[in-house]
Amino acid sequence: MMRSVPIGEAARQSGVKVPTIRYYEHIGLLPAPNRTEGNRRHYETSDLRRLAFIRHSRELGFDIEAIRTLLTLQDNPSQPCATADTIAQARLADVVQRIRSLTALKAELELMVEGCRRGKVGECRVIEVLADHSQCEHARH
Amino acid sequence: MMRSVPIGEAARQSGVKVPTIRYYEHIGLLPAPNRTEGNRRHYETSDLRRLAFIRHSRELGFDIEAIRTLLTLQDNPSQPCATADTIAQARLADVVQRIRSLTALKAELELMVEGCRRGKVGECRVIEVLADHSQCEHARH
DNA sequence: CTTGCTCCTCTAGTCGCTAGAGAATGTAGC
DNA sequence: GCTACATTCTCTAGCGACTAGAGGAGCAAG
Repeated sequence: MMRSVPIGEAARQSGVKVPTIRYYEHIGLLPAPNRTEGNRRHYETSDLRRLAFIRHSRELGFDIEAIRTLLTLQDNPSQPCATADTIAQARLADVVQRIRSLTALKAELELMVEGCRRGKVGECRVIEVLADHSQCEHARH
Repeated sequence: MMRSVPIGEAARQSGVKVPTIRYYEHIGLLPAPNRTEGNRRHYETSDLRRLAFIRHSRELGFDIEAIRTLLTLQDNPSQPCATADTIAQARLADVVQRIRSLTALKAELELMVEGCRRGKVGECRVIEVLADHSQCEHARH
């Protein structure tokens, strides 16, 4: 079995693009891997796991600083996990809030689009509503 | 009645911050207003209306290029409004998609947070799930 | 006349990448 | 070996939509 892989293969396996991997190294999120004689990075299984962790975290919308903290926690398994829990809860609260405001937005946009009679711009409800906020149903935004 | 207001007052009335107003002028979204003798911008009612239009559009998540197009349309009311309708519909589709993926995300995060027993990091479900994507319910993301 | 606010221009920073230049290294076929 | 091509390297600059800060000028009230 392969003991280590070059960056392109690491990208393929992790789903993180090559320049992004280098970027993560640059900002200190991923440790600098060993190099071959020809100065090329090669990644061990542990690096690939870390990369997968980062990718999954990014997919869940955690920002880099949060991921940095989560990775540090992962490296110290005997610590209490209150911090991890707090970070995840904050992210959850943010997602819930976003869903709320996007749902309000959706209602607004549906009204606009339904109201459009496909005529001239002068009578277009889309433009009209944009120009006059008070025509919105709920002024939640 | 006030014929024109300085930038701070325009910011107050429109809810757009002072540097952002200057930024909009810089990128050509807002026409450069007249200046006082002391070189200060002063805004007419029409400028304030345009600013309100921009702000509302941004709140609804339209990007600057879309707003540029919408503003041009507003300036030409006799044109057909198909373009405006298309832009709004694209935005709506985007919002719907975002709500979908955020809702999947929410489920994921709830599982993580609920699974956390507030113990040590080594047994924390938050960290565990982040490290192993296959533990996710639906691999929609 | 001084205090304190608003305003001016300009540059640089934010976040999380992404794109591109220009060079070196590695691999496969001949 | 030689050539062609892919992959990798470093470095810098750009994206969107602002935001922050420096350093200075204008202006209104006490």
